[in-house]
Amino acid sequence: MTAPERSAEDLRAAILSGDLAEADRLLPERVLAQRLSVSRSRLRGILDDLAREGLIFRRHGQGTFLKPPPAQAMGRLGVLARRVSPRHLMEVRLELEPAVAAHAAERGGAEDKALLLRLMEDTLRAPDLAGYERADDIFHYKIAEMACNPVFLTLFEEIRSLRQATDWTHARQSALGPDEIAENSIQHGTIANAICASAPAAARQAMRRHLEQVAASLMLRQG
Amino acid sequence: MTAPERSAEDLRAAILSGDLAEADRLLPERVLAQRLSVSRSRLRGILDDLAREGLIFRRHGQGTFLKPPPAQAMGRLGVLARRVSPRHLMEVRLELEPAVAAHAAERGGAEDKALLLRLMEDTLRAPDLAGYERADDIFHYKIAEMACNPVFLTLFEEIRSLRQATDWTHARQSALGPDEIAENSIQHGTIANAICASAPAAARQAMRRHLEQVAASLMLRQG
DNA sequence: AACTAGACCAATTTTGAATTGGTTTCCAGC
DNA sequence: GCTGGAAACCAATTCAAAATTGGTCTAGTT
Repeated sequence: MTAPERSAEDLRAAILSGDLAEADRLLPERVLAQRLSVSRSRLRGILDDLAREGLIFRRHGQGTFLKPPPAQAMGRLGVLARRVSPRHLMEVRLELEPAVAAHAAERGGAEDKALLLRLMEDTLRAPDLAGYERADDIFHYKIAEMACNPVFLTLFEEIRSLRQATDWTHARQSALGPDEIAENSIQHGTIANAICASAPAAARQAMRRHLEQVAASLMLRQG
Repeated sequence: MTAPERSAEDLRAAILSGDLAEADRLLPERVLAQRLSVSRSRLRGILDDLAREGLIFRRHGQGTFLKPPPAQAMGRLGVLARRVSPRHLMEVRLELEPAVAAHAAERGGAEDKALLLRLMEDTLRAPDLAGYERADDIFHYKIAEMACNPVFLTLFEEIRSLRQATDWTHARQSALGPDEIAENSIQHGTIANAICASAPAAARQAMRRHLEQVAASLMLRQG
């Protein structure tokens, strides 16, 4: 495998395989270029394509990621993670994300809507639990992007990072059942359709119901 | 005035006068103690009282303030302030604060409710515009505290700091008219009453209407 | 008992170096 | 002349260590 790979398809596959990443974060561009025996210019061209297709996520001083990147400067939230309960987080999500979905329905562009539908289908095609959770994560993140409001997006990212941080301490007790995944996927479809139909009220309600079910699952699982 | 003041009342007055503060932030306790010729212990005792009464605000590594303190570690939001429009901010407030008011109505304690009513009356008694804006600020902050959810409170503080940061760049065009202040005060009363009556839906609606008027005033003032 | 003085702890900010994506420049080779 | 690679440089972020500041404890003094 020391022989350099050349074709663009090979490069895309190598990047998306995850072998050149550490915890969903790709190696720095300079290292990656050397590792793949390509110039940085060409590598960046391919990364641009992947980012346009929504397959990778880049942020300036932070890196390139296979999932939406973590919130920046977790100064306050880092210490918050200790004293925040899943209940607190769910309360906020239950208010924030339906509002974000409504705004996404109002302002989302045609391109983004097409991409959102594709991402929704990705959650259906997910082969295993890890793949489903990744697709689900990207789906929700895309909705937050479509709201076209940097404040909403920043708040969403902070909540998302905080959730992952607390999930870490609370020992990762997700373990969704297949029936729950099926139900979630149906709701994802309802949400995506409402947004693509530019129906803010419907999108808001669909997202609220979705999160209410997620909350119910969590409560069941931990009293 | 080099003679030391001794009585507790004199000390309280000196602290609240603002002469020993810089931009709503009091001098460090050590300096303040020396300036007032008291021991730090006694000063802290008085500061404790003032904080309990809601007249000053303290935060560990940050300082002691005459108004609610700024959000901590404005990492992302600091750079956001440049590209965020008042419209973006208002959209978020319009979703967040009604939700916060609803939760405050659900969970607020009896003591906090009494204090909230007193703070509402303070907005009525405000002598000038600056005094009114300060009282208004404290009133809204108290509601966010009463929601008893550290995540909601943190988000609220970030939005509040972001608003002040953008107001700074956008050249402070507040200039509320007396009739607007009167209308706002009536709405504050409605909000406070709903919260004190433990009526979440009413509190949510009252806060939404209040913010809708604030938004309308802003739009009028800047197109 | 109340107050003072001082040392020490804990949370936050601040500062500067290091990291990383983004951009420009220059140059070889066709 | 144009394309693509290489290097330098720019800009945004992270990281780590020092400085700042409120919080706590102990001992001593009146």
